[in-house]
Amino acid sequence: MDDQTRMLGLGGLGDVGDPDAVRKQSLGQPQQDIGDILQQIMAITDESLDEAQARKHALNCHRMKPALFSVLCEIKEKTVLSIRGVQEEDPPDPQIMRLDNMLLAEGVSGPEKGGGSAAAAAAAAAAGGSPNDGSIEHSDYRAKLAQIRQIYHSELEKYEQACSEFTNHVMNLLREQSRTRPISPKEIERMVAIIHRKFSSIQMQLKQSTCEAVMILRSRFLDARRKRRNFNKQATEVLNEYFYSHLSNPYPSEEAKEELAKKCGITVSQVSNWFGNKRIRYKKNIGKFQEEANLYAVKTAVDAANVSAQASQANSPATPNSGGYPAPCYTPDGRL
DNA sequence: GCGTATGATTCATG
DNA sequence: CATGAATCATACGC
Repeated sequence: MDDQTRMLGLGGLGDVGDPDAVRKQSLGQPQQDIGDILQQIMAITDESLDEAQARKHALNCHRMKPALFSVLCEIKEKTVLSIRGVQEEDPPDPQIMRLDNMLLAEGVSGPEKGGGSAAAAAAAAAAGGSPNDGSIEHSDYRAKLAQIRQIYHSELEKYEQACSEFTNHVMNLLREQSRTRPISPKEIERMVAIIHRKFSSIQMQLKQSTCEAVMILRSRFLDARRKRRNFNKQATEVLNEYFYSHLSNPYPSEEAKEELAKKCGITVSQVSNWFGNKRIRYKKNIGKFQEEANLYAVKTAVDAANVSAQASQANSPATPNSGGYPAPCYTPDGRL
């Protein structure tokens, strides 16, 4: 029953009472006529289903119907839509803009390869670490990112498709219904906007979770920096040689660090790390490093001896030892 | 598995 | 900003 009234757009017509408008629309029809029609419409709810159907049909065929419809549309526009109009403004959501920017920056939503590799390269640069396993992590990261990217795009497409499908469906429905109840094109437009808003909020969730996934991936990738990989033997040898031969002042200059880095195939900051760790650990437990110290002292001495022998010069290498760091005690077989 | 070694990170300091 | 100190987290050798 209630359906009938709603079908005729009478749901919220308690305040229809604008006789002037109706009169103007009726183009000189007697007001009595309008009153009759309204009376009939209102009475439909009290009739049986069959009676109501018949009445509806009769009213639909009434010559006044188009005029009445347009009036009802107008009234609806003024009341319902104006109420809704208050909450109409939707400024470009800062949240979604942030998400969009981030997805773009991470290379998830941008152009195919460029963004992705750029982000990965940036991450790799941030990692600033060993170039050997860097490529492995790099490709791993890229693969994961591509996966996220693919899911994101397929989901997005799905949403978009669903949105347009649903919009079409609703629009068709409303258009169809507009034959039986007063629906203005503006209202349809508004409904479409509402649907789009709803879908974009779903999209935002997708974007948000994608962002989260990227962040997790990224943090895991950056954490990989901590995945310690020992320097190769030759590198530690070079570093130790320098350290023990400069035990009095084991603070390599920037140039020295660069050279050491180049020799060892590591970065300058890794050299700094190494020396930082070495100094503190050496100082903390000199005894433990005694053996090592002697070993390298011998080694450098031998090297120096070789060099001087090659140069056929007898000046013994100066063992630089006079600084804050305690000297190793040389064992007899060290022969020094 | 466990203890130690070791590279990296963090935080305070000057 | 370089360094020291503490700490984290993994690698490595047993």
